[in-house]
Amino acid sequence: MLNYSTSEENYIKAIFHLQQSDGNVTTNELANELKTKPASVTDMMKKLKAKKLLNYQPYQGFRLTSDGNKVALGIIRRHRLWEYFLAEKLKFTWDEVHEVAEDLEHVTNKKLIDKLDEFLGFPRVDPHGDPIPDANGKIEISKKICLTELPLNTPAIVSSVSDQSSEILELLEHKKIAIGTKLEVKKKFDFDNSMEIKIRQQPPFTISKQLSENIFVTHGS
Amino acid sequence: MLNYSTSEENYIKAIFHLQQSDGNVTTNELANELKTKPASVTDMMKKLKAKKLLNYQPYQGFRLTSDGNKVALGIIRRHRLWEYFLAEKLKFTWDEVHEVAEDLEHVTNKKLIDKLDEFLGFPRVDPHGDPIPDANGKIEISKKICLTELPLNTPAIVSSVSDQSSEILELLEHKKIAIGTKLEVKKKFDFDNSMEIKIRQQPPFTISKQLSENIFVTHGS
DNA sequence: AAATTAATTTAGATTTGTCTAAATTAATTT
DNA sequence: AAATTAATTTAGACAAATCTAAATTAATTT
Repeated sequence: MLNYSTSEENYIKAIFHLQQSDGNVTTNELANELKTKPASVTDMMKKLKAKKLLNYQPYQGFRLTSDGNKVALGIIRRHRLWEYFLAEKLKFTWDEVHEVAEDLEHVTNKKLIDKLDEFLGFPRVDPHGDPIPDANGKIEISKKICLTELPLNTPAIVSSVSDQSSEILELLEHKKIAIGTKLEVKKKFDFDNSMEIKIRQQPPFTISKQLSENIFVTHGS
Repeated sequence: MLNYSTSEENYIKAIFHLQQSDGNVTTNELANELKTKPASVTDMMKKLKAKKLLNYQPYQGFRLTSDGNKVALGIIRRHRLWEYFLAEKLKFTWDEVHEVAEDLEHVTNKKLIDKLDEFLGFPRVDPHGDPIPDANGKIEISKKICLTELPLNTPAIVSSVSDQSSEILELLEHKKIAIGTKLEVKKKFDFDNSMEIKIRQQPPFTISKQLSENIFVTHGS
């Protein structure tokens, strides 16, 4: 497999993530995501198209080709394995790992990553609950939904949290909500969109709209 | 502490290493070491001088300033800690670690490196026997000498091996010579500069000039 | 010391990734 | 449908890191 520059990798990864929700990705969207300018995005899109990683027609937005997807999954594998390493072995807190992994992910040595995977015991999800692609780029897709969309009284398991700041971490720790926590939504209040949730062996408590919007769950056993 | 580009770091590190033996480093020497062209070296020397990392007068060669030395020791610390990690935790063989560490060393996040150091148990030497600078840049200097310079019948400990190829590794494994091995030189043969060495509880055996030139030892207890 | 050779530097070009400002295309309003 | 606005692309410039070829300086020979 070929090698790509750090810059190319960052674009590929960003397109991959934006594709998940959007389908087709646009120039401005990507420029905004990468904190760069639309003109720079267009330049890079031409380059990635020439490398057959991208389907792109001027003014039409873009999607990764299946080759592009493979490359993206490789980058995401590296990122998430390093995140797991940082949290599990180096005792970084959950909200610190992303930034460091952003740099480590660009070290592209297959043997390094495969041995790291083995050393870590082939983890399935990173510290945010996101699945880690395996050496072949296979990734488990668990239909993840936002806590706001979870029906009442339906057991679910917290699988990820989107806004990765230390402020949200502090709140989650205080509320004893972590990746893997089993919970149910008991009530929803239309007035402020807060909701009451229940974790087994604890009294129910209320969380704000802002918090519930950032918690994602999978249907739990 | 400021950040330097990968390219700048590679120059700084190379100058540091060449300084150890040479004192003053020259343009051609450095170009040769980095597999680049003398003109590129001159360009970079101006840049590093402007950043006060280098004492440099045109045509006069160059040395790192004390600031330059500090930067170099930081890079070497990162390199050697990753080498230790790769060998000890990921089970890379001794001759594979250098290349991978060349990439990892450029991830400059102090917290990452200090936590890695702690995770590894604050190792003192890397898998080649070279000392690892501590978080303050302090490095243990053990007067290391080449096996060819070791007096006869003087106990010594193998501390490093310079030519890091898999060929030499194979030979050393076969001869049961490793970092930390205690040995004495029993005889030197002027004809081919081979020497007979003795490791405790083994019969003495002969090693070639080429091999002895690549083994370095410290005076052992 | 003049001539030759070696080492080093300068000048100018190239590539990658970025930018600003202008031009173009698409979408939306009236 | 023409005009306006928004999104996107093009054109041209810039900085970093490199290169080749030419010019300069230092070292060595004769």
